[in-house]
Amino acid sequence: MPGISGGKNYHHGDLRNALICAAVDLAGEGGPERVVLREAARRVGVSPTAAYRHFDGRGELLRTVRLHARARLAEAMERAAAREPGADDPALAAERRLAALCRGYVGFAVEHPGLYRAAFGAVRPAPEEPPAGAPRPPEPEIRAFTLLKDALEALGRTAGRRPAAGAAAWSAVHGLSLLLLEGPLRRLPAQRRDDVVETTLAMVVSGARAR
Amino acid sequence: MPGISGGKNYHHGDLRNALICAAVDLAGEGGPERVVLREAARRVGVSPTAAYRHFDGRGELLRTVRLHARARLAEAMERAAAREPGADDPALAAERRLAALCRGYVGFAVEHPGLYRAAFGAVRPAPEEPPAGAPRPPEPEIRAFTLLKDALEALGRTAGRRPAAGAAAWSAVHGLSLLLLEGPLRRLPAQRRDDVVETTLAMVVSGARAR
DNA sequence: ACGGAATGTTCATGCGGTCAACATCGGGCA
DNA sequence: TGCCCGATGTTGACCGCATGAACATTCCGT
Repeated sequence: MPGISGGKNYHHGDLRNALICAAVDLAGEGGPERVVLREAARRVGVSPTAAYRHFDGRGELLRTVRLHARARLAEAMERAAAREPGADDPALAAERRLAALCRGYVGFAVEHPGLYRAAFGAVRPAPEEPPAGAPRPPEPEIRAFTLLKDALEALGRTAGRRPAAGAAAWSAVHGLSLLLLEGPLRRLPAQRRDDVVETTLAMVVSGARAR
Repeated sequence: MPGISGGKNYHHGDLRNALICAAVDLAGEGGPERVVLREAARRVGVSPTAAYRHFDGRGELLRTVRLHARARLAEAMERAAAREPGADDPALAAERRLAALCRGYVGFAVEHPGLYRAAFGAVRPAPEEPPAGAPRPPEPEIRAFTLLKDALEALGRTAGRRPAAGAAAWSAVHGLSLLLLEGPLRRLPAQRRDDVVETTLAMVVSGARAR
């Protein structure tokens, strides 16, 4: 329901959406730490505290941005997979799809560093554990993960399988993305970067094949 | 040279070290964002601005902490590897060492989340690229990475090899660590967590074997 | 038409980073 | 020996940010 984009009636009308858009822009520009309530309000032309009528505070705004970012990531992955040509051999097709998804994942991260970081970076300080007993709101599905997992399962149908394989694959692409983005693999020339990406993909695929 | 620990003569004497210790403590407690200049100064019993006599500002303090954290991580990895029993078969020994290093890596991350995050998390905003042409100070070696790379090379001597294999392995453990720490794999019960870790390790090793 | 809920605004607090001006203190040099 | 400077701290001040409280406005349903 919270239409992410549509916002026309700015300045007065659907501030919530306007703020979200501004915040997403900010995240795109400088990652989660750049998502500053006051700045978002400023961009929308409204007083800082107005945001509190729509969000609990910066934290919730950030969480909303994160949802968007995750959705965009998943879209990028699916687009990448869709572009991939099929194959007669289902096993091969599965491998290709997995690889394509991973490339889409890393590609998105590299192209939209800020959004990617916003998608998964921790939003400190938020480890406030409710007294234990309070039913935690179920973490919403993370499509990027689901996509990977499903691709692996498809692969597993023809090869070995392993329950945590999805997490392993995810770890690889996630880690790779972060190392490339803000980690020590930052300033890697594009050429070598692709090399690293492909090697990592090979690792993921081989890990999926190996039972 | 900046002796990290030794500091006795607080309050006056080697403020720099005292501040570093306090900052490292802070990072350990709440990660990089918890490293707050004023708080470090407070803990050392000195005025906030005193820190500026020893650091350029919060950024440099944080960078210093990061170095420490990385060193500690490397130590943890080596300890883990040292505990690993050898093997007659050099290939097997190499595999075991690699796995042990990885376990040490993830173990450190899980045991010291704050420090781990401080070790690798981005220190925004810092993408100030010097006009292009200015010789960038060579990134100091990152031992954790070197350890992994060397272990893989040792493995490669008996199996296939691949240049970017180190980065791939690193990606896996790094990503895994972050997913476990602050990512969606946070609240995973310890049991399943180990499962994920082992599966990821299997992926890394199989990736190293696969030529 | 009216009253209250929704939505903004203004003010005020407190925290953190950082700068400039001032205070100290310990040496080293004249 | 004694004075002056530089290293090291301290005070005070400024600015941005997150948030909360109290006040103003709008707009809608009864």
